[in-house]
Amino acid sequence: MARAHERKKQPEQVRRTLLDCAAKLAVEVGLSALTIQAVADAAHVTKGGLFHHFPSKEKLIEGVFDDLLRALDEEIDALMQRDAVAHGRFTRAYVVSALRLIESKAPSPWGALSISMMVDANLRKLWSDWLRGRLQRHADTDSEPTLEIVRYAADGVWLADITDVDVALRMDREQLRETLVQMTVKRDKP
Amino acid sequence: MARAHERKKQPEQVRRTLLDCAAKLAVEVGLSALTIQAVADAAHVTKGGLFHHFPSKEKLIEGVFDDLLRALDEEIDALMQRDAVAHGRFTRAYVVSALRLIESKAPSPWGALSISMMVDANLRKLWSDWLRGRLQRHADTDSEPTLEIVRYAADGVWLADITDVDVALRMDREQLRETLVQMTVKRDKP
DNA sequence: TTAAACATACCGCATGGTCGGTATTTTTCA
DNA sequence: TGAAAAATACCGACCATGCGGTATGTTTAA
Repeated sequence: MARAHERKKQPEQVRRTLLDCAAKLAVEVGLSALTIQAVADAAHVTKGGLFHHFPSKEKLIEGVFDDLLRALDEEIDALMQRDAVAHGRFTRAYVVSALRLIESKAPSPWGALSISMMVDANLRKLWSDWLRGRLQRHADTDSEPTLEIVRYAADGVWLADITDVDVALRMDREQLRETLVQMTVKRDKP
Repeated sequence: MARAHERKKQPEQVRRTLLDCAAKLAVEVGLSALTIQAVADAAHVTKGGLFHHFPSKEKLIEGVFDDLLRALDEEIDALMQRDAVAHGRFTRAYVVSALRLIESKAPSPWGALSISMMVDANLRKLWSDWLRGRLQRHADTDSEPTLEIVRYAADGVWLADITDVDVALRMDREQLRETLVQMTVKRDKP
Protein backbone atom coordinates (compact mmCIF):
# COMPACT_ATOMS: atom_id res chain seq x y z
CA MET A 1 0.00 0.00 0.00
CA ALA A 2 1.62 3.16 1.18
CA ARG A 3 5.24 2.51 0.54
CA ALA A 4 6.86 5.85 -0.24
CA HIS A 5 7.83 8.40 2.34
CA GLU A 6 5.02 10.74 3.19
CA ARG A 7 6.68 13.93 2.17
CA LYS A 8 4.03 15.41 -0.07
CA LYS A 9 0.65 16.66 0.93
CA GLN A 10 -0.69 15.20 4.12
CA PRO A 11 -3.99 13.52 3.36
CA GLU A 12 -4.65 12.48 6.93
CA GLN A 13 -3.38 15.76 8.25
CA VAL A 14 -6.59 17.66 7.72
CA ARG A 15 -8.52 15.16 9.72
CA ARG A 16 -6.08 15.58 12.57
CA THR A 17 -6.25 19.34 12.36
CA LEU A 18 -10.02 19.16 12.47
CA LEU A 19 -9.84 17.01 15.56
CA ASP A 20 -7.38 19.31 17.25
CA CYS A 21 -9.33 22.42 16.45
CA ALA A 22 -12.53 20.87 17.68
CA ALA A 23 -10.86 19.98 20.95
CA LYS A 24 -9.37 23.41 21.33
CA LEU A 25 -12.63 25.16 20.58
CA ALA A 26 -14.50 22.87 22.90
CA VAL A 27 -12.32 24.18 25.67
CA GLU A 28 -12.87 27.77 24.74
CA VAL A 29 -16.59 27.92 24.16
CA GLY A 30 -17.83 24.71 25.69
CA LEU A 31 -19.03 21.79 23.71
CA SER A 32 -22.67 22.74 23.80
CA ALA A 33 -21.86 25.98 22.05
CA LEU A 34 -19.44 24.40 19.66
CA THR A 35 -20.44 24.93 16.07
CA ILE A 36 -19.31 22.97 13.09
CA GLN A 37 -18.69 26.15 11.22
CA ALA A 38 -16.28 27.39 13.86
CA VAL A 39 -14.33 24.17 13.74
CA ALA A 40 -14.14 24.30 9.98
CA ASP A 41 -12.99 27.91 10.08
CA ALA A 42 -10.35 27.20 12.66
CA ALA A 43 -9.02 24.37 10.56
CA HIS A 44 -9.05 26.52 7.44
CA VAL A 45 -11.52 24.22 5.79
CA THR A 46 -15.03 24.76 4.65
CA LYS A 47 -17.97 23.06 6.19
CA GLY A 48 -18.20 20.82 3.17
CA GLY A 49 -14.63 19.79 3.70
CA LEU A 50 -15.32 18.95 7.28
CA PHE A 51 -18.30 16.84 6.41
CA HIS A 52 -16.11 14.94 4.05
CA HIS A 53 -14.09 13.68 6.97
CA PHE A 54 -16.85 13.34 9.50
CA PRO A 55 -20.36 12.32 8.56
CA SER A 56 -21.89 14.32 11.37
CA LYS A 57 -21.12 16.58 14.25
CA GLU A 58 -21.68 13.68 16.56
CA LYS A 59 -18.98 11.62 14.96
CA LEU A 60 -16.57 14.50 15.13
CA ILE A 61 -17.05 14.83 18.86
CA GLU A 62 -16.70 11.12 19.27
CA GLY A 63 -13.42 11.34 17.45
CA VAL A 64 -12.11 13.93 19.83
CA PHE A 65 -13.27 11.92 22.76
CA ASP A 66 -11.59 8.80 21.51
CA ASP A 67 -8.36 10.74 21.36
CA LEU A 68 -8.74 11.78 24.95
CA LEU A 69 -9.39 8.29 26.16
CA ARG A 70 -6.39 6.99 24.31
CA ALA A 71 -4.18 9.64 25.89
CA LEU A 72 -5.55 8.83 29.32
CA ASP A 73 -4.86 5.18 28.73
CA GLU A 74 -1.27 5.91 27.93
CA GLU A 75 -0.76 8.09 30.95
CA ILE A 76 -2.28 5.58 33.28
CA ASP A 77 -0.28 2.76 31.80
CA ALA A 78 2.91 4.72 32.23
CA LEU A 79 2.11 5.49 35.84
CA MET A 80 1.26 1.91 36.58
CA GLN A 81 4.52 0.67 35.17
CA ARG A 82 6.45 2.86 37.54
CA ASP A 83 4.46 1.58 40.51
CA ALA A 84 6.05 -1.35 42.31
CA VAL A 85 3.18 -2.09 44.68
CA ALA A 86 0.46 -4.24 43.21
CA HIS A 87 -2.44 -3.47 45.49
CA GLY A 88 -4.36 -0.43 44.27
CA ARG A 89 -1.97 0.23 41.46
CA PHE A 90 -4.64 1.28 39.01
CA THR A 91 -6.48 3.40 41.53
CA ARG A 92 -3.32 5.30 42.32
CA ALA A 93 -2.67 5.94 38.67
CA TYR A 94 -6.28 6.96 38.27
CA VAL A 95 -6.09 9.44 41.10
CA VAL A 96 -2.81 10.92 39.99
CA SER A 97 -3.98 11.23 36.42
CA ALA A 98 -7.23 12.85 37.39
CA LEU A 99 -5.53 15.36 39.64
CA ARG A 100 -2.83 16.02 37.12
CA LEU A 101 -5.36 16.71 34.42
CA ILE A 102 -6.92 19.51 36.37
CA GLU A 103 -3.65 20.76 37.74
CA SER A 104 -2.09 21.59 34.43
CA LYS A 105 -2.55 25.26 33.83
CA ALA A 106 -3.11 24.87 30.12
CA PRO A 107 -6.78 24.00 29.79
CA SER A 108 -6.98 20.58 28.29
CA PRO A 109 -9.99 19.44 26.32
CA TRP A 110 -10.87 17.25 29.23
CA GLY A 111 -12.73 19.96 31.03
CA ALA A 112 -15.19 20.87 28.34
CA LEU A 113 -15.37 17.42 26.93
CA SER A 114 -15.95 15.53 30.10
CA ILE A 115 -18.65 17.92 31.11
CA SER A 116 -20.37 17.28 27.85
CA MET A 117 -19.72 13.63 28.27
CA MET A 118 -22.18 13.71 31.09
CA VAL A 119 -24.78 15.41 28.99
CA ASP A 120 -24.45 13.23 25.97
CA ALA A 121 -25.56 9.66 26.39
CA ASN A 122 -23.36 8.59 23.56
CA LEU A 123 -20.18 9.88 25.14
CA ARG A 124 -21.27 8.62 28.51
CA LYS A 125 -21.27 5.14 27.11
CA LEU A 126 -17.78 5.58 25.75
CA TRP A 127 -16.58 6.58 29.18
CA SER A 128 -18.55 3.91 30.93
CA ASP A 129 -17.12 1.25 28.67
CA TRP A 130 -13.63 2.56 29.13
CA LEU A 131 -13.85 2.49 32.89
CA ARG A 132 -15.49 -0.88 33.03
CA GLY A 133 -12.81 -2.27 30.80
CA ARG A 134 -10.02 -1.02 32.97
CA LEU A 135 -11.68 -2.11 36.17
CA GLN A 136 -12.13 -5.60 34.86
CA ARG A 137 -8.55 -5.63 33.74
CA HIS A 138 -7.34 -4.72 37.20
CA ALA A 139 -9.94 -6.59 39.19
CA ASP A 140 -7.27 -8.51 41.06
CA THR A 141 -5.55 -5.44 42.42
CA ASP A 142 -8.21 -2.75 42.52
CA SER A 143 -11.56 -4.04 43.67
CA GLU A 144 -11.19 -3.33 47.37
CA PRO A 145 -14.04 -1.15 48.72
CA THR A 146 -11.64 1.46 50.01
CA LEU A 147 -10.09 1.78 46.61
CA GLU A 148 -13.48 2.29 45.09
CA ILE A 149 -14.15 5.11 47.49
CA VAL A 150 -10.84 6.69 46.66
CA ARG A 151 -11.72 6.63 42.99
CA TYR A 152 -15.05 8.18 43.76
CA ALA A 153 -13.32 10.90 45.71
CA ALA A 154 -10.98 11.56 42.81
CA ASP A 155 -14.01 11.94 40.59
CA GLY A 156 -15.48 14.36 43.07
CA VAL A 157 -12.36 16.47 43.22
CA TRP A 158 -12.13 16.50 39.51
CA LEU A 159 -15.77 17.44 39.21
CA ALA A 160 -15.42 20.27 41.65
CA ASP A 161 -12.56 21.59 39.65
CA ILE A 162 -13.96 21.50 36.16
CA THR A 163 -17.18 23.02 37.38
CA ASP A 164 -15.27 25.80 39.02
CA VAL A 165 -16.86 25.12 42.35
CA ASP A 166 -14.35 26.85 44.49
CA VAL A 167 -15.45 27.15 48.05
CA ALA A 168 -12.22 28.45 49.43
CA LEU A 169 -12.24 26.03 52.32
CA ARG A 170 -10.67 23.15 50.55
CA MET A 171 -7.35 21.65 51.17
CA ASP A 172 -4.82 22.09 48.46
CA ARG A 173 -4.31 19.59 45.69
CA GLU A 174 -1.00 18.43 47.03
CA GLN A 175 -2.44 17.39 50.34
CA LEU A 176 -5.50 15.97 48.70
CA ARG A 177 -3.55 13.77 46.37
CA GLU A 178 -1.24 12.66 49.11
CA THR A 179 -4.11 11.68 51.35
CA LEU A 180 -5.94 9.82 48.63
CA VAL A 181 -2.86 7.95 47.56
CA GLN A 182 -2.19 7.13 51.17
CA MET A 183 -5.61 5.58 51.44
CA THR A 184 -4.78 3.11 48.70
CA VAL A 185 -2.11 1.30 50.65
CA LYS A 186 -3.26 -1.88 52.25
CA ARG A 187 -3.90 -1.63 55.95
CA ASP A 188 -2.15 -4.28 57.96
CA LYS A 189 -4.41 -5.96 60.43
CA PRO A 190 -3.40 -4.71 63.85
CA MET B 1 -65.28 21.99 24.19
CA ALA B 2 -63.77 23.55 27.23
CA ARG B 3 -65.85 23.02 30.31
CA ALA B 4 -66.95 26.37 31.50
CA HIS B 5 -67.30 25.53 35.12
CA GLU B 6 -63.77 24.51 35.91
CA ARG B 7 -62.47 25.95 39.10
CA LYS B 8 -60.53 29.10 38.60
CA LYS B 9 -56.84 28.64 38.58
CA GLN B 10 -54.82 30.30 41.23
CA PRO B 11 -52.44 32.72 39.62
CA GLU B 12 -49.45 31.21 41.31
CA GLN B 13 -50.53 27.75 40.26
CA VAL B 14 -49.50 28.09 36.66
CA ARG B 15 -46.09 29.27 37.60
CA ARG B 16 -45.66 26.22 39.76
CA THR B 17 -46.91 23.92 37.03
CA LEU B 18 -44.47 25.50 34.62
CA LEU B 19 -41.65 24.91 37.05
CA ASP B 20 -42.68 21.31 37.64
CA CYS B 21 -43.06 20.55 33.98
CA ALA B 22 -39.72 22.10 33.19
CA ALA B 23 -38.11 19.95 35.85
CA LYS B 24 -39.86 16.83 34.63
CA LEU B 25 -38.95 17.44 31.03
CA ALA B 26 -35.40 18.24 31.94
CA VAL B 27 -35.19 14.74 33.34
CA GLU B 28 -36.65 13.16 30.26
CA VAL B 29 -34.81 14.90 27.47
CA GLY B 30 -31.93 16.59 29.20
CA LEU B 31 -31.69 20.27 29.78
CA SER B 32 -29.68 20.99 26.69
CA ALA B 33 -32.48 19.61 24.57
CA LEU B 34 -35.18 21.21 26.64
CA THR B 35 -37.33 23.56 24.63
CA ILE B 36 -39.55 26.30 25.90
CA GLN B 37 -42.31 25.12 23.64
CA ALA B 38 -42.27 21.67 25.16
CA VAL B 39 -42.51 23.09 28.64
CA ALA B 40 -45.40 25.30 27.64
CA ASP B 41 -47.18 22.38 26.01
CA ALA B 42 -46.68 20.15 29.00
CA ALA B 43 -48.13 22.82 31.24
CA HIS B 44 -51.07 23.35 28.88
CA VAL B 45 -50.01 26.88 28.24
CA THR B 46 -48.82 28.62 25.16
CA LYS B 47 -45.37 30.00 24.78
CA GLY B 48 -46.72 33.48 25.27
CA GLY B 49 -48.21 32.39 28.56
CA LEU B 50 -44.91 31.00 29.68
CA PHE B 51 -43.08 34.17 28.82
CA HIS B 52 -45.57 36.01 30.93
CA HIS B 53 -44.24 34.24 33.99
CA PHE B 54 -40.59 33.96 33.04
CA PRO B 55 -38.80 36.61 31.05
CA SER B 56 -36.45 34.13 29.46
CA LYS B 57 -35.54 30.51 29.26
CA GLU B 58 -32.58 31.20 31.47
CA LYS B 59 -34.75 32.53 34.26
CA LEU B 60 -37.02 29.55 34.01
CA ILE B 61 -34.16 27.17 34.53
CA GLU B 62 -32.86 29.22 37.36
CA GLY B 63 -36.26 28.99 38.94
CA VAL B 64 -36.23 25.23 38.77
CA PHE B 65 -32.77 25.13 40.17
CA ASP B 66 -33.68 27.38 43.05
CA ASP B 67 -36.44 24.98 43.93
CA LEU B 68 -34.01 22.11 44.02
CA LEU B 69 -31.58 23.91 46.26
CA ARG B 70 -34.33 24.87 48.65
CA ALA B 71 -35.50 21.28 48.85
CA LEU B 72 -31.98 20.10 49.45
CA ASP B 73 -31.57 22.64 52.18
CA GLU B 74 -34.65 21.38 53.94
CA GLU B 75 -33.61 17.77 53.70
CA ILE B 76 -30.16 18.45 55.00
CA ASP B 77 -31.45 20.57 57.83
CA ALA B 78 -33.85 17.83 58.85
CA LEU B 79 -31.11 15.24 58.82
CA MET B 80 -28.80 17.41 60.83
CA GLN B 81 -31.39 17.96 63.50
CA ARG B 82 -31.70 14.25 64.04
CA ASP B 83 -27.95 13.88 64.37
CA ALA B 84 -26.65 14.03 67.90
CA VAL B 85 -22.95 13.99 67.10
CA ALA B 86 -21.51 17.35 66.25
CA HIS B 87 -18.38 16.41 64.39
CA GLY B 88 -19.09 15.90 60.69
CA ARG B 89 -22.78 16.49 61.09
CA PHE B 90 -23.17 18.37 57.86
CA THR B 91 -21.02 15.98 55.90
CA ARG B 92 -23.12 13.06 57.04
CA ALA B 93 -26.29 14.82 56.01
CA TYR B 94 -24.67 15.73 52.74
CA VAL B 95 -23.69 12.17 52.04
CA VAL B 96 -27.03 10.72 53.00
CA SER B 97 -28.90 13.30 50.97
CA ALA B 98 -26.77 12.78 47.92
CA LEU B 99 -27.14 9.03 48.08
CA ARG B 100 -30.82 9.27 48.79
CA LEU B 101 -31.38 11.52 45.82
CA ILE B 102 -30.03 8.97 43.43
CA GLU B 103 -31.57 6.06 45.26
CA SER B 104 -35.14 7.18 44.85
CA LYS B 105 -36.59 5.27 41.97
CA ALA B 106 -38.58 8.19 40.63
CA PRO B 107 -36.11 10.22 38.62
CA SER B 108 -35.76 13.54 40.29
CA PRO B 109 -34.87 16.68 38.43
CA TRP B 110 -31.54 16.59 40.14
CA GLY B 111 -30.03 14.33 37.57
CA ALA B 112 -30.67 16.37 34.49
CA LEU B 113 -30.38 19.66 36.26
CA SER B 114 -27.15 19.06 38.01
CA ILE B 115 -25.63 17.79 34.84
CA SER B 116 -26.59 20.99 33.17
CA MET B 117 -25.40 22.86 36.17
CA MET B 118 -21.95 21.83 35.17
CA VAL B 119 -22.39 23.09 31.66
CA ASP B 120 -24.01 26.37 32.51
CA ALA B 121 -21.78 28.85 34.26
CA ASN B 122 -24.79 30.58 35.70
CA LEU B 123 -26.10 27.53 37.47
CA ARG B 124 -22.62 26.55 38.52
CA LYS B 125 -22.40 29.74 40.45
CA LEU B 126 -25.69 29.08 42.18
CA TRP B 127 -24.40 25.72 43.31
CA SER B 128 -21.01 27.04 44.22
CA ASP B 129 -22.54 29.75 46.34
CA TRP B 130 -24.87 27.33 48.01
CA LEU B 131 -22.09 24.96 48.95
CA ARG B 132 -19.77 27.68 50.11
CA GLY B 133 -22.52 29.10 52.26
CA ARG B 134 -23.20 25.83 53.98
CA LEU B 135 -19.56 25.02 54.47
CA GLN B 136 -18.94 28.34 56.10
CA ARG B 137 -21.96 27.81 58.28
CA HIS B 138 -20.62 24.48 59.48
CA ALA B 139 -16.96 25.35 59.50
CA ASP B 140 -16.65 24.40 63.16
CA THR B 141 -17.86 20.85 62.67
CA ASP B 142 -17.08 19.98 59.06
CA SER B 143 -13.73 21.27 57.93
CA GLU B 144 -11.63 18.25 58.77
CA PRO B 145 -9.68 16.95 55.73
CA THR B 146 -11.20 13.51 56.02
CA LEU B 147 -14.65 15.00 55.90
CA GLU B 148 -13.79 16.89 52.80
CA ILE B 149 -12.69 13.71 51.14
CA VAL B 150 -15.89 12.01 52.14
CA ARG B 151 -17.87 14.80 50.53
CA TYR B 152 -15.80 14.46 47.41
CA ALA B 153 -16.50 10.78 47.36
CA ALA B 154 -20.20 11.41 47.73
CA ASP B 155 -19.98 13.73 44.75
CA GLY B 156 -18.20 11.04 42.82
CA VAL B 157 -20.81 8.43 43.62
CA TRP B 158 -23.55 10.79 42.72
CA LEU B 159 -21.79 11.69 39.50
CA ALA B 160 -21.33 8.08 38.54
CA ASP B 161 -25.00 7.52 39.08
CA ILE B 162 -26.47 10.40 37.20
CA THR B 163 -24.17 9.74 34.30
CA ASP B 164 -25.24 6.14 34.22
CA VAL B 165 -21.71 4.94 34.54
CA ASP B 166 -22.45 1.47 35.69
CA VAL B 167 -19.42 -0.71 35.77
CA ALA B 168 -20.98 -3.65 37.52
CA LEU B 169 -18.10 -4.03 39.90
CA ARG B 170 -19.21 -1.50 42.43
CA MET B 171 -20.32 -2.10 45.91
CA ASP B 172 -23.95 -1.48 46.61
CA ARG B 173 -25.26 1.82 47.83
CA GLU B 174 -26.00 0.52 51.28
CA GLN B 175 -22.43 -0.48 51.91
CA LEU B 176 -21.14 2.64 50.26
CA ARG B 177 -23.18 4.94 52.41
CA GLU B 178 -22.33 3.00 55.53
CA THR B 179 -18.63 3.20 54.80
CA LEU B 180 -18.71 6.87 54.01
CA VAL B 181 -20.71 7.71 57.09
CA GLN B 182 -18.32 5.62 59.11
CA MET B 183 -15.46 7.69 57.85
CA THR B 184 -16.99 10.81 59.29
CA VAL B 185 -16.61 9.74 62.88
CA LYS B 186 -13.66 11.24 64.62
CA ARG B 187 -10.68 8.95 64.92
CA ASP B 188 -9.27 8.76 68.40
CA LYS B 189 -5.60 9.38 68.49
CA PRO B 190 -3.88 6.09 69.12
C1' DT C 1 -63.02 49.64 34.15
C1' DT C 2 -58.63 47.90 34.66
C1' DA C 3 -54.89 45.10 35.16
C1' DA C 4 -53.36 40.67 35.14
C1' DA C 5 -53.28 36.36 32.66
C1' DC C 6 -53.16 34.33 29.04
C1' DA C 7 -53.51 33.25 23.45
C1' DT C 8 -52.06 33.97 18.40
C1' DA C 9 -49.24 35.03 15.04
C1' DC C 10 -45.00 36.06 13.50
C1' DC C 11 -39.85 37.08 13.12
C1' DG C 12 -34.84 36.72 12.88
C1' DC C 13 -31.50 33.81 12.65
C1' DA C 14 -28.11 30.50 13.71
C1' DT C 15 -27.15 25.85 12.69
C1' DG C 16 -26.64 21.11 11.10
C1' DG C 17 -26.67 19.14 7.03
C1' DT C 18 -27.04 18.56 1.63
C1' DC C 19 -25.66 18.71 -3.09
C1' DG C 20 -23.53 19.41 -7.34
C1' DG C 21 -19.29 20.66 -8.95
C1' DT C 22 -14.03 20.80 -9.29
C1' DA C 23 -9.20 20.13 -8.51
C1' DT C 24 -5.85 16.64 -7.23
C1' DT C 25 -4.11 12.06 -6.55
C1' DT C 26 -4.04 7.29 -7.33
C1' DT C 27 -5.08 3.25 -9.94
C1' DT C 28 -5.80 0.69 -14.08
C1' DC C 29 -4.30 -1.13 -18.24
C1' DA C 30 -2.83 -1.08 -23.27
C1' DT D 1 5.34 4.55 -19.93
C1' DG D 2 1.48 7.30 -20.12
C1' DA D 3 -3.12 8.37 -20.77
C1' DA D 4 -7.69 7.32 -19.37
C1' DA D 5 -10.50 6.26 -15.46
C1' DA D 6 -11.69 6.33 -10.93
C1' DA D 7 -11.32 7.52 -6.42
C1' DT D 8 -10.33 11.13 -3.14
C1' DA D 9 -10.42 15.66 -1.09
C1' DC D 10 -12.39 19.68 -0.89
C1' DC D 11 -15.35 23.97 -2.09
C1' DG D 12 -19.33 27.03 -1.60
C1' DA D 13 -23.89 28.02 -2.20
C1' DC D 14 -28.07 26.58 -0.47
C1' DC D 15 -31.82 24.53 2.38
C1' DA D 16 -34.89 23.16 6.03
C1' DT D 17 -35.98 23.83 10.44
C1' DG D 18 -36.34 24.64 15.06
C1' DC D 19 -35.58 27.84 18.44
C1' DG D 20 -35.84 31.92 21.61
C1' DG D 21 -38.11 35.89 21.69
C1' DT D 22 -41.64 39.76 20.59
C1' DA D 23 -45.70 42.38 19.47
C1' DT D 24 -50.29 42.50 20.00
C1' DG D 25 -54.82 40.84 20.53
C1' DT D 26 -58.33 38.55 23.78
C1' DT D 27 -60.27 36.72 27.97
C1' DT D 28 -60.83 36.66 32.93
C1' DA D 29 -60.79 38.05 37.74
C1' DA D 30 -61.48 41.98 41.00
